[in-house]
Formats: sequence, structure tokens, C-alpha cells
Amino acid sequence: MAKRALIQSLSNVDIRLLRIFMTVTECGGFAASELELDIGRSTISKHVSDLELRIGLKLCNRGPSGFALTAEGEKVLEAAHKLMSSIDGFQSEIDDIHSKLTGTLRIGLFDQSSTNPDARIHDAIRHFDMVAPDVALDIALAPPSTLEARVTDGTMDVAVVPIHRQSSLLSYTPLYLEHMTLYCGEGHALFDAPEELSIADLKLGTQKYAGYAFNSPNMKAGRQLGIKRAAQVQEEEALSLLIQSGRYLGFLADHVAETFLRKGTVRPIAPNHTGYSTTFAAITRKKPEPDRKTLEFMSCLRAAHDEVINRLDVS
Amino acid sequence: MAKRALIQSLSNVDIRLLRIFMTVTECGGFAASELELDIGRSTISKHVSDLELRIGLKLCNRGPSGFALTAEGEKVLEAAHKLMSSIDGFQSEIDDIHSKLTGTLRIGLFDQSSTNPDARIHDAIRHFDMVAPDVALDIALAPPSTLEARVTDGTMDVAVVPIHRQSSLLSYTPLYLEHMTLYCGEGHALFDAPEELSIADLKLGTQKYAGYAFNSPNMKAGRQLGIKRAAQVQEEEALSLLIQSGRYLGFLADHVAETFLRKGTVRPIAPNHTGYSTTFAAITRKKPEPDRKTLEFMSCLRAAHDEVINRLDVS
DNA sequence: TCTAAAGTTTCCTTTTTCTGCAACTATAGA
DNA sequence: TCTATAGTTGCAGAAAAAGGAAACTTTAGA
Repeated sequence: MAKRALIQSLSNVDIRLLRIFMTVTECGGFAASELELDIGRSTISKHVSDLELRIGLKLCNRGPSGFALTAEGEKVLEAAHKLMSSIDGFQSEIDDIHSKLTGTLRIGLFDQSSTNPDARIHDAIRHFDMVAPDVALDIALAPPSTLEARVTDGTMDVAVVPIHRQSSLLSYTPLYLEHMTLYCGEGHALFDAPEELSIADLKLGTQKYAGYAFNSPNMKAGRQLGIKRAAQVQEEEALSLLIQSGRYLGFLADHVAETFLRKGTVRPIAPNHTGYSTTFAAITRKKPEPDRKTLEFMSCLRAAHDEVINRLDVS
Repeated sequence: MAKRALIQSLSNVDIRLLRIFMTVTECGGFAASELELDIGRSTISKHVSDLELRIGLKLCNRGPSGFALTAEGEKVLEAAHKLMSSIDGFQSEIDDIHSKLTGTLRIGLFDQSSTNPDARIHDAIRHFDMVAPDVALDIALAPPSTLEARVTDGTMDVAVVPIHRQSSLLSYTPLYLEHMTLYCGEGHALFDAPEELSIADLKLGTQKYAGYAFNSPNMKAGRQLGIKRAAQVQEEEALSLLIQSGRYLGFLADHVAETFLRKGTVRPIAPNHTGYSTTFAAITRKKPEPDRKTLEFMSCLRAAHDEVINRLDVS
């Protein structure tokens, strides 16, 4: 049996040989292990010989006289068992990585959007927390343009924003609709105007209008009504403030306005003519592909809004 | 990236793929690792993709925009490092098994014993040389009493001697039996005696007897036959010389006598009544414990005589 | 916009590995 | 001595893996 150096640690093949050797010892002979290994005796013989050559030790005595490990064989067997344990350990580490999502998921939302009854983001979060309890959440509110920028540059994993013009770098998943209506606040010139007045009668062009600073359907809707923006905001909350000041017109989401309507502090302006809807979508970046926890959260988002999407037929 | 189950632990190939992956991360990119790995970029790309497929995780983002491990990639890399350590550990265990044995093994034998067909000392030596090729052998022939003394005082590592009274300082490992029969040489008074003569008729008490100078079953056997020692020797070879002189009776091992019998120069005396068996055993000293190469050689001796021991049921 | 760099993909060749068959040797047991 | 068993060896075909060339895609940066 020539002695050949174990040049560089046992690579590839050797592990298979070790497995074969271990099976053979368990079966107590080559013939006995044929079935177990499902390979012929001659092949087993060659493999064991190869292993002996590789390791440089005679591992077992075999022949018509029986099968028996040599002293070295025993030691090698023991070492092999340890090695296999390590390999199994590696396996389960991989399995862990598979099943366990960790790290921090950075979510971005546009303000007020979470109070929309069609927004089921909280449901998605609840579900996600059950699926991936070890992932920490980092939720930030910011204007859509900021959210888009942060998702694009990877400093945020996912965000829910109103869709306007889509970026080719981002992937959009429509979730729900938000309906906006034009409002004015208590004390505004139009607050007590008769309901029968037509849009033309309202002379909207003479009114101050508060809108979003960022590109959105909001701007378009305002322009269509012939009003010009005299104040711009980043948050819807700021917008409702301006409206309630009684000096500005502005669009509010229905669910946001609801509270104020109940208190009687705002009044919708020609709700059947001035309203418009915005689609809110989850955005992720196309490349590099979002990581697993993000994909998982996306799947939770989709599941949570599945019914909403079907009902509203969001484009 | 299709997800394929890691059916049964990572076999064979995967370790190579892991090594490639590790090198790539060290080099910080595919292109950078081309030289290090000495394989082309396309091949590296394929290997890394294969690994990802195998493990079922995206390990790194790469492209013109740069190379970066994913969160999972980091973890896999760490696990891979641990695995490699285990493999190295296995390596060094293997190395230990054969490289720790060096120096000189001093073996003592009683003369003629090696020609006993049941003595597999040569087999043990052959095996030992495979296991510990770097151990030099120093083999000496000497009378049992000398061998015992030298093993006891540590100037000899192991010896094979006929067992008589066991020393509490030595550890005995029975190896094989040697059967002895009483012989006389050509020209002796009993050489031509009729075979039918009983032991009593032979009047052995009147014959000169040559025996070993050291304590052994030989003495006891002689006494039982009522013959008294008129010559003493240290070596069996000397004994056969005296027997062949035609003046002395003496015990010879069957395998030693065989040659002379074939030449017709000796004749067994009442072989069915005068014979006795001696157990040959390997001796080592109990304290201090024999060193590793000696233990290894003992194990070789045991292995080589395993079959003999089982067959003869040596006490 | 253009270019160079980094990877990917496809397709092919070259190696290596795996395997069984058949003939062989060696041993235990009848 | 003969036979059945256990394993070995040489041979050759099959299968798989490794590897590279070339064309392609994508992206950073000039």
C-alpha cells in the first residue's frame, strides 16, 4: 500500500469514501454492505482501498477469514464519526438560516395612510411577526419621495406609497386605494356655501390651495380644478392643519376627514366632482433582489391585502 | 433561484464549492479570485451559482456594481469556516495516527521461535511498518531470562518469550503455542529402540538430559519423566546440537525438529507421552507504561496472532 | 452617450469518477 | 481435497463534473 501524502485536506471524494467505510464497518464486511450501499463488492473494495491509500493507513483486515478493523481503522472510524457530526452541524446551521429570518426590516410609510380602513399593514405586520419573530422592525414615516429614494438606495427595505410615476428601479405591488375629496375648514369662505353651487360657481380659482410638495395625483387634481397651490406640505397631517385654519382648500383622504366631519370642523367641496383616488403600493427595489425577510414581508403584505385588492380591482 | 432540498447532508462536491466560495469572498469578487483559484470566471460563476442552488440561499450580490455578501452569505461563510476547521481537525487526527510514531522499537526474541508457523511476528512487523514507517527496528535474540530482564529494566521495549512463572512487573500477551517433544539423536542408545517400549521400559532416568538453563516448563517436564539434567543451554539451537550429538535427550519444538526428522538425524521418544506445550507471549513492562510505538506494535502483534489465539485458545 | 469591467449563459471538450463484469486469489470449513 | 465465501484486480463503458471560449447583460464612470 503506497503511502501518498494527504496533500491538501481531504477534499470532495474523501468524504464519500469515509461514508462508505463507515457503512462497511457498520455492516461488518463488504458483502454485507452491498445492499446497504447499493454498489457492487468490487466497487466497495476499490473505494476502501482508495481510502486506505488516501489516508495512508490500513483500516481493516478483510477476506474469507472475516472482517475486522485494525487499530488505526478504529481510530479513523472514530475521527470520521466526529467529522460527520461536524458536517451535520453545518447542515443544521444552514437549515437554521433557512428557517430563521433575523436582522432588521426597515419599513417606510406615508403618514396617515395606516388609518385607512383598507390598509391592512398592521395585519401584515402581525402575520410577519409570527412567521419571523426574530426580525426587528424599523418603521419610519416620510414623504413618498423620500421613501422612494431610500428604497432605491437600499437604506430602506420596503415602503408603502401612493403611486404616481413609477420608477424603473422599483418594483410596485398595489395594495389598496385611497379616495381623496376637496375640503375647506370652518371659517372658510366656502364653508357655508349652498350645496347646490356648481364647480364653476365656486370660483375655485380664487381660492388658496394647499397641496403636497411632491409629485402626486394631488397636484394633477388641483390643476384640473383650476386652483393654484399657495401652500405646500410634506405630510397629510400638515395639510389637515392648513385646511382647518379656514384659509386653505385641500384634499383629504376620506378616512382622515371622517373625524373632522364628525366634529363639523371641515366641509367637503362638491364631493361628487372633486374627488380622486390614489393607489397605494408597496415598493421594493428591483436590484439587488430584496433579501429574504423583505420578500417574506411582501408576501405578508400581499396576503393581508388580497381581499382588498380583489374587491377594488386595483390597477 | 430554484430551491432544492439538501437531501442528505452535503456530499462530496459541496465541500469544494464551499472552498471556492470562501476564496471568492476573501478575494472580494470573482475576477479577483481567478488567479487565486486558477480557474476562469465563467467556471467560478457556475460554481457559486451551484452552491447557492445547493444550499438554497442567495449568498452574495455581485455584478458590475461590486461584490457583497448577503446576510445569509455571511452566516454561511461563518459556518463554512467552522466546517473547514473540523476537516482540518480530522486531518490532524489522521496525521497523529501515523506521524507520531518515530524512534527505535527494540524487540527481543527467543531463538528459533520465529520459524514456528504459528508465530506471525513477521506479519506484525510488516503491518507495523505500514503503520509506523518511521520507527526503526532493533531486533535481538536472547534467552528468555535475559529478555525479561531487559524488558523489565526498560532497555528493551517488547519481547516474545515462552511463559513460565509470570513477573508482576510485566504484562503478558499470549500469542501462540509451541509444542515440544523429547528427542534423541542418531547414535543414541534409544535411537533404534522399538517403538512399542513404554516410558518405564525406556529407563529414562539413566539417560543424560540436556535442558534450558533458565526456568521453564522444560525443567518441569524433564523432572516428571525422572530424567536429570546433565547439560544446560541458553539457546534452542545449542540444544539441538547436543541432541544431535547422540549423547543427550532433549526437548525440541516440533517445527524445529521437523528439519532433522526429515533428514533422519533425530528420533522422537514416546511422542504421545513426553510432549508438552509452551505458550509464547509478548511481554512489556507495566510501569512506566510502554510508549505509543510499543503499544502500536503490541496491537500489531495481537492482530497478527488473533486468528492463532482464537484457534488454539491460548490460555 | 460610450466604454470598460464584472458576471452570466450557452455550448462544447476534456477529465475524472463511478460502476459492474469477469477472472483471480486466499481462506474457512466440510 | 474440494467447495463456498470474501475480497481483489484489470478492463471498459457510462456518467458526471470541471473547465473554457465566446457572446451577452448590466452597471459604474468618463
